[in-house]
Amino acid sequence: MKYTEKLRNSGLRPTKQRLQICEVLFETEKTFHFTINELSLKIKKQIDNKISLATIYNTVHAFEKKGYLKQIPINSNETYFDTNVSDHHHFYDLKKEKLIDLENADVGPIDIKRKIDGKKIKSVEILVKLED
Amino acid sequence: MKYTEKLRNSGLRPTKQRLQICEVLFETEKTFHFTINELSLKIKKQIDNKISLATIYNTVHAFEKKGYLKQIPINSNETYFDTNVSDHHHFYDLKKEKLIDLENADVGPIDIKRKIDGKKIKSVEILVKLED
DNA sequence: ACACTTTTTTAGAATCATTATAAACTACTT
DNA sequence: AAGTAGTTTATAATGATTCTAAAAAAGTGT
Ligand SMILES: [Mn+2]
Ligand SMILES: [Mn+2]
Ligand SMILES: [Zn+2]
Ligand SMILES: [Zn+2]
Repeated sequence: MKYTEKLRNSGLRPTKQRLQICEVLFETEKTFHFTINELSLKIKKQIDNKISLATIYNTVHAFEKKGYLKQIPINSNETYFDTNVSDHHHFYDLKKEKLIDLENADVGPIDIKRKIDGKKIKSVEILVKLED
Repeated sequence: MKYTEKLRNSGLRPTKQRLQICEVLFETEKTFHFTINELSLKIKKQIDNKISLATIYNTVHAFEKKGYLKQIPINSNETYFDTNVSDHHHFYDLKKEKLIDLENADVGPIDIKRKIDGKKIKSVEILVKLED
């Protein structure tokens, strides 16, 4: 299995559940955005055995900590995650409540002129809200 | 009272509670960021009578809808609001869990090149996460 | 294979920010 | 003053997320 090594290298045991979640998350043509609830439904559809919700939460958070997933800063009553972990920005369709990736070429260079003493910039994320 | 008219013009009755919340929110030198919980504590300190938590939630949401407050897109277990309703961006100090305003001069012009058919840009917000 | 340790999974309970309910109260209109 | 529509409030409900602790699985050494 191609994810076994990836998990081992991260200090995560390649369990059946984690490998299955890897398939659902990463064995896709395109990257995608999801909430835990949506991922849970996707898992139910794609695999036979049951994976507990607690394990899905645990795994998503473990993957996020390891950098295999990104949390998207947005106000919703559910937390959004992204399988696209490259630096990129988002449209947020307020009507559909859907995120859309902005490619790097879609956004001009961002110039943050201010500095805060003793602090480093970890990330710079743009959220563009869309209405009709 | 200076807020009575403002409320009336928005179709909101100028109740005692709303006027008091206006004072706590807007009768300040500087704008500020807050969670409902923080606002609730601030209200307790600044006024004598009690305002129920439900009213604080109702009022904050009413004011947001009217454009007197802005919700800041950030992932926290509590929702952040901003009394600064001008277009501006934020630093987020991950350690302190505090927001810092970026003035417009602090950020170069932002160029969103991509368009989505039938959708208009409602807002463009940058969140710069800071680590040590 | 076996014994032993550590990590992981799991069902269910707990947490807690937020929203809903519905009765009492207040502001506004006539 | 009476009527009504809007507001406040205590309290309950909701629901995403986290916690718990016991069972299962994975890794390690022999
Ligand atoms: Mn959802
Ligand atoms: Mn808060
Ligand atoms: Zn994305
Ligand atoms: Zn601000």
